[in-house]
Amino acid sequence: MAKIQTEKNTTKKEVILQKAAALFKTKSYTAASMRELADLVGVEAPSLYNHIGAKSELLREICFKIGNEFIEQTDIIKNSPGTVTEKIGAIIRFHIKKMMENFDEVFVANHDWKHLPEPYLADFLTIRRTYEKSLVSLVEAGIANKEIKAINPYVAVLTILSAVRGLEFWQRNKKNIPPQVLEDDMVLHLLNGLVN
Amino acid sequence: MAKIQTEKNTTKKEVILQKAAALFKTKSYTAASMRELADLVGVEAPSLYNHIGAKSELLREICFKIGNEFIEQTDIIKNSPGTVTEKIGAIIRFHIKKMMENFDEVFVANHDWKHLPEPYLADFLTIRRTYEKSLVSLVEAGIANKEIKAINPYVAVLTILSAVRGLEFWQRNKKNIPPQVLEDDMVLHLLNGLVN
DNA sequence: ACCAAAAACTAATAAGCGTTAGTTTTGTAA
DNA sequence: TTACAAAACTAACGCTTATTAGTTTTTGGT
Repeated sequence: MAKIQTEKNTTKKEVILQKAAALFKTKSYTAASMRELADLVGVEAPSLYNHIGAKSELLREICFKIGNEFIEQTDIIKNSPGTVTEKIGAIIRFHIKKMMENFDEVFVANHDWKHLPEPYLADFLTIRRTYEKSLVSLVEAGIANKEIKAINPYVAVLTILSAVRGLEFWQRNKKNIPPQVLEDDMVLHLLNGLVN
Repeated sequence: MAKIQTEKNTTKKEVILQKAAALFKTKSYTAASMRELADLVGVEAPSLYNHIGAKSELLREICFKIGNEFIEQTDIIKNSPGTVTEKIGAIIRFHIKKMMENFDEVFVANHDWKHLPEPYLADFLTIRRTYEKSLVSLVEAGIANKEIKAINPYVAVLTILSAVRGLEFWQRNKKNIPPQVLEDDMVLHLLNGLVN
């Protein structure tokens, strides 16, 4: 049982995946080459194929890992006790934390899913639509509740998801603002609005 | 004076630019080939070079055209009379309208600016930072005013810009919801919040 | 120390890329 | 109709791409 482990109990494939996410983030999937990835890993390009099947496999694993993590955690939050407003706040906070902790992978999943080969592209889009619908139904419950303003629930979900996604552009400024301020202020803005 | 005009007083270069924006939007700049673009234009690939200098020139013209339009219109709004809240609302509405009317170009400018060659990349980032700062100063004025909640102004601007940008994902559903509802609901959400 | 498996290497392939060169066709103005 | 320029064409260049084949080195268990 050859345990091909590198530092810290991570397999070589996990190292490749992590470096790939970082590379795809900075150069984009299509513009990143397997030779560049090999350089980052510290190996010649063909050697990568002892651990992976294809370049697109890297993209696929990144996208579906992140997609599934979002679905799982959101289901947990939806099925916990609390008001709709509290749940939406918790989901926003989870998005923000995930984006901070798994920045490279979330970035790549957001940007490069378009380059997934079929049938994975179709699967990914199905997952995403399911996720959106799940959030829409939560907002609808809040509207029925009178907890939430009677705006179009799709618009509300789109606004929330897009706003948290925008943290992609944040990373570079992250020294200036403590993460907790960022999280609290964005939740306040999205739930209670900008104006006094 | 050979007037190389195609239908509707548009030059061939403008046709190429428009088709390029549509192609870059669907395939992304790096993954789109000049041969594909030529197919869309109805010509062989080398013929494109009678009208343009390079593939990257197409990206450059798309990005800077859109960037400058946003700066100009936002300056007009900032220098018009009205409360800060009204101005922010007007800017949000302008973003939404621009996104609907020039969808392909706005999409490409948002997604593919990263592939601009230097020194244009640096110029583009400067323009964008200037634009963000201009919006931040508007929000700061509103906070000083007591018109606006005392949240971090960078977070507020990021939230707004990201939310309107999210309309990229909207286009496919646009039959379901009238544009005016979308615009009104998003402005309401971003200004007055989701909860009652 | 030995053996087998894992993983590295070098070399090469076919395909696609943006772009250039050189030539022919097209369109316009005198 | 002739002349000239604009814009199309074909052919090809040099380069990069992901990936495969074949071989050598490294590794880990006995």
